[in-house]
Amino acid sequence: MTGMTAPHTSFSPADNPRLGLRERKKIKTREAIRTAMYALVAEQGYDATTIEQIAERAEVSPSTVYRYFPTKEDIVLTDEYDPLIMAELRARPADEPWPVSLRHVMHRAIRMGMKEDPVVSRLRTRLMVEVPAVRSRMMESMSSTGRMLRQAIGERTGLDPDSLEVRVYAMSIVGGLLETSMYWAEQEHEPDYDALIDRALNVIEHGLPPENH
Amino acid sequence: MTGMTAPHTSFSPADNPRLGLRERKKIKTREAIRTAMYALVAEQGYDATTIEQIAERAEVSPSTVYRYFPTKEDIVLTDEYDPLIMAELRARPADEPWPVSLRHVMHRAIRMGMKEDPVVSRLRTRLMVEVPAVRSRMMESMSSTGRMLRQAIGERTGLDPDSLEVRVYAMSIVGGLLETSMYWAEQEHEPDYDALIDRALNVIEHGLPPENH
DNA sequence: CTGGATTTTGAGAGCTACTCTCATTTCATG
DNA sequence: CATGAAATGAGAGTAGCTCTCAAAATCCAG
Repeated sequence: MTGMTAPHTSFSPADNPRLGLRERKKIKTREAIRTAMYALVAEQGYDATTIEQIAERAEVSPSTVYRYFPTKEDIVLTDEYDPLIMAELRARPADEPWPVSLRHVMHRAIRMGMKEDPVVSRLRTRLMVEVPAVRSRMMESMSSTGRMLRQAIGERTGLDPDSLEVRVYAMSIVGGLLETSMYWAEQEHEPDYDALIDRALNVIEHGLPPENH
Repeated sequence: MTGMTAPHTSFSPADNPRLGLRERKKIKTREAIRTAMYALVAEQGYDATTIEQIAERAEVSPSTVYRYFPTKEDIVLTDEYDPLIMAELRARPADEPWPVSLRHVMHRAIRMGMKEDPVVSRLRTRLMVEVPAVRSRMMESMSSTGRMLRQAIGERTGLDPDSLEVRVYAMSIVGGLLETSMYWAEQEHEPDYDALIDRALNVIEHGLPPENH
């Protein structure tokens, strides 16, 4: 009743006063839905959590949930790393060898995602391994990541981004990295993610290591 | 009423007299459902086709459709190339270099799938490009293909099939080949599929070709 | 060939993700 | 504060998918 906003423990774009009230509310709603879903999934598991429950906890109507997220899986997943990766790639020196750039950028992306919210990022990879629908949705988003990547490769190498070669190359990278994150989740997130990424990129660049026997 | 079987234009496992009546009927039902779905999709498109319609045309109940296929997408997709690929891989000479074996086997698999029913195989790849749910399901089946592949790689190279390296390698191959089939479908199936596979495997083996400028 | 065990099928109820429409409320602005 | 625009809520409806139970088809002994 006072018009004062409740205290927050962390900052978010919702607190940016330059945005109109409408925009700030939208961001808050989005966050509320995500938070509600994460909590419910932690309590009951993914499948047992219904949109209705999420709506109730987030204090919105089910309709609103669907307005903000096209599918249930998207509530857990969408966080848009792609534009971030793209920007970082463009920021690398133009004469840097392509694989080196890729390595740098992947490491930065990982670090950002982890620093931001390690709990969420682990929950997400765990759901990827455990819930088929989520994994499926994740793989679906692979194709758009692939498109972005081949765009970047095109800019950098001068090759046609729509050629079969570039497309295959981009998709094999995306596939390899996705497998890496699943591996990480399956190992209970215990290994160093950065190191795994490095090993994965090694394989993609140079093929399998020689067998030792 | 005569006990005579109706004439067939093509042979199928359903005609194998060594199987009991029960088994033969099951195979026929499976085929009937698939055929019904393919026809309806050709007529109306994927989304407009409901399970009820499929059941009606296949002359079974909706319950039965679900008994034979876990999801709608599976009616279009499942055809189990994996065991076939695995068998072919094992049949290659043990001292043949791994990439050579892979190339042979992929070509054989393609040829078999095409010869068997080129219409269906094109419809399938087209749906993969056009219907997100189908593409998604296809990618999901990638992971099991990946598992099979890394098993084979393990047998051949002596590397641990569960190591990150082998897993990443297998998944990058699968990702690259999936992209190839999408490329093929997007080009209206006009290019020679075999040639595309070769170019894709080249990229996976040797990386991108040098830019020509 | 027949009777009983087993498997397959059909009917139907039920759940939930997701879509669409329309009235109501909430914010922006002159 | 009034007017227009945007966000929300309520509710009905579709379709994929699951489960249960009784009826029908198949198998197999005797």
